[in-house]
Parts: sequence; structure tokens; C-alpha cells
Amino acid sequence: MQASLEIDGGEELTERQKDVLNAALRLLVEEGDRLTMTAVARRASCSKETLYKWFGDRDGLLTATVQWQASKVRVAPIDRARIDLPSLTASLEGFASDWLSVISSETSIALNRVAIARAGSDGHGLGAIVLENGRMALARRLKPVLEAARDKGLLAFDDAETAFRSFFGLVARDVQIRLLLGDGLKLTEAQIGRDAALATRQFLALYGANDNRDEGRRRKPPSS
Amino acid sequence: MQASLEIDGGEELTERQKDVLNAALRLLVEEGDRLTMTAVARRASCSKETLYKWFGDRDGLLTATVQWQASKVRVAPIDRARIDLPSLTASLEGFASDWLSVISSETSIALNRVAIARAGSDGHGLGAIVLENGRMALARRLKPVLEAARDKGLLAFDDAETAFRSFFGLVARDVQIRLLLGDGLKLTEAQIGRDAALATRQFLALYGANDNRDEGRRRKPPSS
DNA sequence: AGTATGCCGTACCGTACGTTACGGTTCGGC
DNA sequence: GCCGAACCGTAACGTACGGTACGGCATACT
Repeated sequence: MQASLEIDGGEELTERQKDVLNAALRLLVEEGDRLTMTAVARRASCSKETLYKWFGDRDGLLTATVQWQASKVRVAPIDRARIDLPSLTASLEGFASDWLSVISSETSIALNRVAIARAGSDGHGLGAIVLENGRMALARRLKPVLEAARDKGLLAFDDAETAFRSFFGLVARDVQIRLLLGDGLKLTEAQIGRDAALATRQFLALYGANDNRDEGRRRKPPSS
Repeated sequence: MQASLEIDGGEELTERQKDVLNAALRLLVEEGDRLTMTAVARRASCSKETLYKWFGDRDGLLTATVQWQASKVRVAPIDRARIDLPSLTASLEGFASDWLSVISSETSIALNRVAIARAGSDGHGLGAIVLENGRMALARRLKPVLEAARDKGLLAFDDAETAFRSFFGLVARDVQIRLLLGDGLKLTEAQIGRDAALATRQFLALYGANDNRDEGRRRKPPSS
């Protein structure tokens, strides 16, 4: 049945297997894509034979590791009953600072690096998984909030996808690409808070419906 | 004298050497980080001995290739005498669509992929070069425009760097990370034009000084 | 007790690739 | 014509690493 992408991963794993994957994950953060099966076996105090029995090959180990990390950050969908401008603002700031914390974490950087490195040659398996549990998961969590806010008349937009992508851009800016390229950018907790607040204010300025500004939102391109 | 980073590259190269680097570049786009010295030699119709004589080792070849590509995209600094809102808008749209074209090109994707892959383990040489000729070069070209517009009263901001990063985010959004991760995102010329226009409108909405809105720009965070 | 299963540690194999070495060819200078 | 330098093509070397095989040990089941 082809089991499209096998996103679930992380279930039906022995405790021992989780330990092994955690070791692989730590090694991945330290060594990047050049970790060796021998090193993983040594770090996890298991034999290479076991690695191959459990995960098939190096690719399988990497995939399982990425899925395992993904399954750890899965969050409960937010249940939000009533929403007003303060709670919307707080919610957006929460999303923004969560996202900034994630993309600036050593783990996320390492995972994105190997997924990007392998997206060039091999099948894009890892890239799809990382994307699905990163950007796409964020969109799935944020869009209902945006749409609820629109229903309440707090936001105005035609397409939730477009609005989300603007929010994404205002939050991430150049942070992720700079970190991935090894720039020595340091994000303190305080800086993340300020950046999240700025991005939220800017997003509300662009998509907020509480007054008569509508620049850059629904106006169609003049002619063509 | 340590020659910090040796950014210039591309000068003092034989025509033949440029041919070799172009071959390496094409191969890098096709094969990604797993190109072999043998393959480069075969593609460039030169001997491996020559490759090692000219570039030292595999790392040197990769670095020279990236610098060579960087030296090709260097553009003349814009000379802009008088500036008004229409010309500022056109200029911003130009920057935006140029940047979208660059980051969605096969060459840029391939180069960023190998630089990111190698930023994990080795020294961040390639990452620094890519960053310097990508994001940083864009900032150097755009900031004078922003500041000239501020002098004319068309824009309002305290920090050109912050304004630039907002513009960067509004333009790039999730495009680069998705492409690097192998998402099948296709950017047509028309779509790039629309996205550039939208980003420009949104940027002007946030940082334009032609009316009384000031959300998310100079208002300081309430307390902390 | 005896046996089977699962796993650890390690030695081993095959291959891919970076790097070096070498013979042959072209070309500019005398 | 002769020489040396540069370079091409290819063979050879050394190593690193993915993947496999095997012996030993511990636990569980009969």
C-alpha cells in the first residue's frame, strides 16, 4: 500500500531502540552527516549487527533517527475557545518564539543540515520528513488560529496559506539560513522574545482588520 | 598575513582554469556533494594531477568553484540620484524578484546545499563565502537605497539592518528552506513577479512614512 | 541441565574514492 | 631538431567505511 512517507515513526520502538536512536541523534548533532555506523554502535554500546538488523542500513538508521526526533516534538493541537486581540497576540508571539527557539536549536540545525545535504542526490526522504514536521506542522497548527481570528473579525485575509507564509517570513527572516550556513548568530532568550513581539506586531499591522488599512493584502496587481 | 577569507577569488585565473571550474560547477549542480575528483577531471577533460596541482585538494577545488560562481554574479553598485515613491517601489520589486530568482536557481540551491552540508563538520569556509556573496551582498546593495529613501522622507526606520531583515523575510518567506529540503516548489517568472510585488507592498506598509501608521516599527516593547 | 534467542564485541570483506606516480603527447623557446 | 615545461590519461596505493560473519555471554523457556 506504499504507506505514503511513513510519517508516524516513534511508535512500536523498544526502550533500548529509543536509547540507540538518542545516541545516534546526539552523534548527528556532533558529527553531522559524516557519522559512521561504527561510531553509532560504539556510542550506543550496541553491535553493528544489531543496528543493521533493526534499521536495515545507514539510510534506515538516519530516517529512523529523524522520525524519532520528530515524534518527540509533536505537540497537542491547541484548543482555543474564545479569542480576542490580546489572546491572539499572545498566541502569535508564542508561535513565533517557539519557532525561533526550534530553528536555532543545535538539534534542528543538525537535522536540517543532513536532510538538505541528502536532498541533493538521494530521494528526498529526509527532506520531506523534516519539512513535514517543521514548516508544515507549524502551518497546520497556526492556520486554525488565523482562521478563527478572521471569523471573529480580528484578521482579514483571503488565503490562509498566504497569510501564514507572511507570518513565517516575518518571524524567520534570515535566521535559519544564516545558522545553517554556520554564521555565528547567537539568539538569546530575550532576543527571541523581542523578535517574536516585533514579528507579531508587523503581522498584525499587515493583516489586522481593526482599522481601515489594507496595504499589501487584498489589493490585486494593477493590470497584468 | 592570513588573508581573511579570501573572498575575491575569480581573478588571476587562466581561461583553462575557468573552464575547469565551470565544469566542476555544472557537476556540482548535477551531483551535489558527492562529486568525485575523477568525475571532475573527466568532465573537464583534464588530468587529476592537474586538479591537484592547481587547487591543492578536494576542499580547495570546492572552494575555488564556489568563489568562481560568486565572482560571476557580482553586480555593479546601483547609482541612484533622485528617488521618489514610484522609483523606490520599482527598485524594491527589482531587488525582490532578483533575489527570488537567485535562491530558486539550480546553481544557488546546489551551492547552498554543499556549503550547508560542510558547515557542520569542517571549518565554515564555504558557508562564509556563500553567506558573504548572498545575503550579505544583498544587504550591502539594498541598505543604501533604504537610507536614501529615508533621507527623502519616503521610509521611516531606526535601524537599516532591522528594516533590511524584515524585507528579506517578506521576500524569501519559506521559499529557500523548502527548495533546499527538496520540496517540489516551482517558481514561475510570473509568480516571482507577483511575490515580489506583494513583498514590496507589505514592506512599504510597514516602513513607509507617507501616512500615520507606525505599527511594529518604532514602538518599543511596553515594559521589559 | 539443556537449548534457543538476542545481543555485544570484533574481525573481516569489498568497494569507493582521495591522492600520488608515471608514461606519453603537445607546445613554446633556442 | 632538441629540450623542458605543462598537461593528459590511466594505473596504482592507502584508507575509510558500509555491510557481514562469527564467537562468546546472558537471559528465558522447557
